[in-house]
Formats: sequence, C-alpha cells, structure tokens
Amino acid sequence: MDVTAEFFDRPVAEVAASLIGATFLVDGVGGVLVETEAYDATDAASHSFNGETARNAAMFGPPGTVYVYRSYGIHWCINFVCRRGAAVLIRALEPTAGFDVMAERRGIENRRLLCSGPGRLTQALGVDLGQNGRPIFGPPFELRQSTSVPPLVVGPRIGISRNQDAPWRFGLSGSQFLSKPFAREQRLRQAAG
DNA sequence: AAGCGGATGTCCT
DNA sequence: GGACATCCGCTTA
Repeated sequence: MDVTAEFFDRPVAEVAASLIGATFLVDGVGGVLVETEAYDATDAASHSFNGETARNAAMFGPPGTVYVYRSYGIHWCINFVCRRGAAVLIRALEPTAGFDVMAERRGIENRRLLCSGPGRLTQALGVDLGQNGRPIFGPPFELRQSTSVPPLVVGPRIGISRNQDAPWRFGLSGSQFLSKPFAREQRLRQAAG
C-alpha cells in the first residue's frame, strides 16, 4: 500500500522506525529501506535546529515533502519531511529494482555497496537538488509500506557532532545492506506502525 | 583499523 | 574570510 500524508504526521522517530521494510523507488529504481535516522527541530544535530533558512526550507514544508541537501560538498542526501522541522534521513536500502542502472551510476557491481550509505543511495537512485521540495506522493517517487513488521535495531546516529547519544538511528536487524553494523544490545522491541 | 583528501555550499564573524 | 558539514573511497598498516 502506498504511504499517505497521515503516515508522516507522527513523531519523527516513530516514522523513521516504520519506514524500515518499506519499498522506495525513484523512476522505478530502488529497493527496501534498511536504515533511517530521525531529526527534529528540538535536536541540536538537525539542520532545522536554528530555524528556517534557504537551504533547509523544505524541512518546514508539509508532511511528505522531500528534503535534499549537499553533504561535505560532494554527496547528496535525501530526507522525508514529517511534522514541521522534522525529517527522516534515508541512509541505506537493499536494492531490488533497477540493478543495472544503479551499477552504471555508481560505477560498481557489488550489490552490497550500491546503496549502503546516504551518499551512495542518492547516487544510485539519481537523486539530486532537482527533487528538493517535491512531494513523495507521486512520480518520480514510489513509497510502499511493508506488509509485515520487520525486526528492528536502534542506536546512535552516524556522522554527527552534536547530540551524539540520542538513539535515533533505526535499522533492519541482520541486514547486509547497512552503512555500518549496529551493536547487538541495541535491539529494539517495537510494535509497529 | 585508522587516516585523509576530495570539493562546495551555507552560515557566521 | 573561515569553519565545518546527516560522506566516500583510497591509502597505509
């Protein structure tokens, strides 16, 4: 079933957890989400923490807005906006559709490395600033909820300098397609969404 | 395992 | 003018 606006109108950590197992495609290319992170406006690590600017304006759009930004001057990263100033960073997926296109864009064949990281994922799916501010509910995007509740793991987020201990990174337990492994004791008992 | 260069936009002083 | 960023791939051990 396609994800609706109501799906994103919830606390951002809940949305981030619920996205694990969902299928995300851009022009038919993508796969199953296995790693996400939650950011909101009360969080010092979030781009929205110091208020709205030209760069982060999409984070203040309606639930379901796509927020794309450039990371380290080199990579693009994609987020799905939830409530105002809150968004889920899409960090990794398991490729299931468009392997040849992804391999061509990435310049590699190794399926495990195609989308295992936020910069790799956008490169493989052809995401850039052109998608910033657009709604997720329509072409070129497809976002379908998982029919089952997958086993989740949770832990601290990657690559941030502030609020490093907040456990707002979510992953599919045992996945081979994560950007980095999760520590074992951080397994999450989650009734779903 | 750990270090580092790449390359650029954003925001602050 | 400058610090630093939701990272990646390559190099050295």
